[in-house]
Amino acid sequence: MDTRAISPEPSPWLPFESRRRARDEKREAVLRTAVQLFLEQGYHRATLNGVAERLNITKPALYNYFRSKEDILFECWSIGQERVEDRISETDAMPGSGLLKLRNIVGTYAGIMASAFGASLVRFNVSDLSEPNRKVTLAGKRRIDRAFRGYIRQGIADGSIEPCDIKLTAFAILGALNWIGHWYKPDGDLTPDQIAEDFSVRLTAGLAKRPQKKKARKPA
Amino acid sequence: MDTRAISPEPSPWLPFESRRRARDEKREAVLRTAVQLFLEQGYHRATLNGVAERLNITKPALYNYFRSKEDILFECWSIGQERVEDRISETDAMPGSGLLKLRNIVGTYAGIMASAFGASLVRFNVSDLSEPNRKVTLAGKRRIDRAFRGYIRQGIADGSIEPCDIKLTAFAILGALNWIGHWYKPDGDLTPDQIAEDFSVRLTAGLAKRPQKKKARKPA
Amino acid sequence: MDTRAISPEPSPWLPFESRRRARDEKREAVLRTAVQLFLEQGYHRATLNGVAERLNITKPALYNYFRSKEDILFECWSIGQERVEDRISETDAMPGSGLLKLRNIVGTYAGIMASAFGASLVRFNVSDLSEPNRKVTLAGKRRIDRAFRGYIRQGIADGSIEPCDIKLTAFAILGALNWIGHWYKPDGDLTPDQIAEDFSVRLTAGLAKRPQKKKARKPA
Amino acid sequence: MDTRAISPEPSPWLPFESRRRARDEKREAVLRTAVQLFLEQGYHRATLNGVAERLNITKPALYNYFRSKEDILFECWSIGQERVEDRISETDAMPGSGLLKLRNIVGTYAGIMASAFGASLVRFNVSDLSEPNRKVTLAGKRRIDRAFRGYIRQGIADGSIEPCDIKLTAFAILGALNWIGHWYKPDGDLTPDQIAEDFSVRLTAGLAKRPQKKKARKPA
DNA sequence: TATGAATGAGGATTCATTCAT
DNA sequence: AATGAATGAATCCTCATTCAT
Repeated sequence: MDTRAISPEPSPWLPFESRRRARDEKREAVLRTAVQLFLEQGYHRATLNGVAERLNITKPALYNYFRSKEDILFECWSIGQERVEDRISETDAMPGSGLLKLRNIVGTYAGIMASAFGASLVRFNVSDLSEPNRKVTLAGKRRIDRAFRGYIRQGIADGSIEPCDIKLTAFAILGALNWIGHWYKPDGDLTPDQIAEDFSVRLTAGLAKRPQKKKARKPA
Repeated sequence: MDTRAISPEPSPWLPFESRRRARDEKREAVLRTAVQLFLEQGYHRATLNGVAERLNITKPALYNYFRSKEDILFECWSIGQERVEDRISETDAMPGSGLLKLRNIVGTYAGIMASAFGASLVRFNVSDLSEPNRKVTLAGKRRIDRAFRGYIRQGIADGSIEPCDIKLTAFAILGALNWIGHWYKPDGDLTPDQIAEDFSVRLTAGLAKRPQKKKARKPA
Repeated sequence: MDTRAISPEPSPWLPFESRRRARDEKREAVLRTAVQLFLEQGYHRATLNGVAERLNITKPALYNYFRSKEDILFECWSIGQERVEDRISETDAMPGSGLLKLRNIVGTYAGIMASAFGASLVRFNVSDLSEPNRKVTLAGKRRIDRAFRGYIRQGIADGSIEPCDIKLTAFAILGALNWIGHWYKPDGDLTPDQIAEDFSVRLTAGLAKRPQKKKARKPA
Repeated sequence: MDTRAISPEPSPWLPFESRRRARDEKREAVLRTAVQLFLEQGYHRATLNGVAERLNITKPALYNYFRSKEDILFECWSIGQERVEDRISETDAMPGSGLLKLRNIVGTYAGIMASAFGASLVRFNVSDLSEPNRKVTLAGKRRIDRAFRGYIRQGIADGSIEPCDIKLTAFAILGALNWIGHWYKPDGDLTPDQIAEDFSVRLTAGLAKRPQKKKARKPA
């Protein structure tokens, strides 16, 4: 996802203007601006000064909302992660076959990946986080992996998915999805919805169990 | 690709040893060590001191072989890129259907992605490169995209591949492949060859043109 | 004087409580808390936020009572200094020999040194004060020196003290006394009174003129 | 010890001059300059830039010799501490009565206190050190206390010192000595030797056991 | 070719202080 | 009288890079 061309986030600190929005709103604005800049320039090249400038405030003001630059980074990741986990929870709670659930999560995940916070999940470097945060991050990644594998496993069990190597299948699907975070451009000719719709079919089509009648066609 | 557990690169500057290897060999050793460290810690957290230490030399010595840290980064990327382009050239020269060529490139690309220099292609941040190098890099990425799309297009033309959205198909395949650079661990239970073999089938299976019985729609 | 174990100063801003005490009382509370913190952590490590927190108020509220952090520092010192000067005045006004006066001031000074404001006199760094305040401080220190020397001189004159090097004698006594400010712990096994009583004898014993019988040996 | 008037330390980095002295010599020069500045301005007000400037080098150059500002502070303290402990070791090894040993250590300690590194022991703030260093420092202080008390105890045991409160006696003596670190001025009219000689007598005179003629009560 | 030493540039962070509310 | 928010100034520290040897 190349965000360079994006129109700048509106700042709640618009100069010479009402500066009275709620604290949480400002916090969020910081995050939106920061994630943008981190994606554009990379975490290390992006400076807090840069973030502050885009917000029409000064660098130390950021410290009213975050304890450190890393804190901001981690929050960006967290937001993306939370969005994904919410969808996983929803999907878990869904009725239906494993294949159906997989299709569902693929579509929603694709949509998330086309957002800045979603891209955080794959564009930021885990080794830029402190040990405790890194642990949380890795645990989150594992949970996502596990969820995808779970749907596939369920699908195989319930007969909706052709038996296959679960691990590699999950890797292939997640790879295709995560890659969105690298190539998606908000100003491109594909909308997140289009991508979501397409991928939810494309990435699961090969997995569906084919009718056991006479002949079976090539699976994936 | 987590490279932390990898056995350290042997150093041509091993202390108390003959130090008279060819210049190019040393240059390569620097690159091998650097790419390793960059992957482990990220480009910015990795320091030239760290690279030098692993090589039993001192930081300024590196400047005998490279003009700057970025130069090293770019070279790492270049090696990966070259490997891919070599395979693309071979594939281009191959006889056979588009599907066959796609299968071929997928397999070899997967193998490359499971190497440190291959992972460079997707783990390093383009915005850490200077303008000229960035241009080269982006051009390289485009060539890879184009190659993949080309094989798909050829496959559709020659009837080996079911008609589909070329761009999204290529993105999905490349995503699955590039993701290898993030999850592959040299000490894991999958060898690069196994991955290559599996993916060359897995990622292309859904594309093959199905027998013309009546009508089929399933792409991907 | 380690003050870490001291029970926290009661705050006139106790939350959910009457907040209507007199201004001076609050001012004093700030000083008591500040001096405590300054002694615990050192003037520079202690922050106004820290002071405010212990008082259940916010940092800017402190500025209702003091113009600056240095102002607070200077006031702490001033209180200690005033206490000493009061005792000096009393002692000056006392009837009796130089030795007697010296004993008196040593005892009271020891008691003061075992208090937080007394310790301020020797634990804070003069160079943390602005020029005008520094001058006042140094003048104060000189007045104390002069007072001690005066008593010794008077004692020598009135025959209560054996002739000796006045300056070094004063330094030795003041050193022993000031050191109290560094080692005294409110929760230790020595009360300020015990220290005062002991030191008033200990530090002056060697000075007393010995009976002129035949020969006298050098005292201290 | 006010060092403001002191002639500046000669710098091994004299500009436009031979810059080829041994590493250790430079390290020492940094320490000499730093301790000077720390004493003049206080640890926090003194900046590494200030230290570097006096040495005709730049700030980062200091990091060739020390890991951090605190590291420098701790080294300064260590040098002073080592000097004292060396003298304590010598004194321990000395033959003679407890009183004699006490006199000896008082004299040498006084001399050390009149040096910059000696003054470090009492002018720097323990709470400016990191936890590990602070522990070392406090342990050092305790060893000094213990040594002084040991000599007094020995003196009482061997009859050279009149029985007395060992702890308070030691505090009084150490206080007088440590205070030197605050008032001594290299350009004053007292040399370290004079102070040492005077204090070695002055601070121990009152302790000597008086001839058992009839009965004596005099404490210290 | 290699190194020890030094530097310049830059960034995160802290904190006293101010100001509008 | 009190506060939340913001700021400006300052400092430590890191590191790629250079240079004399």
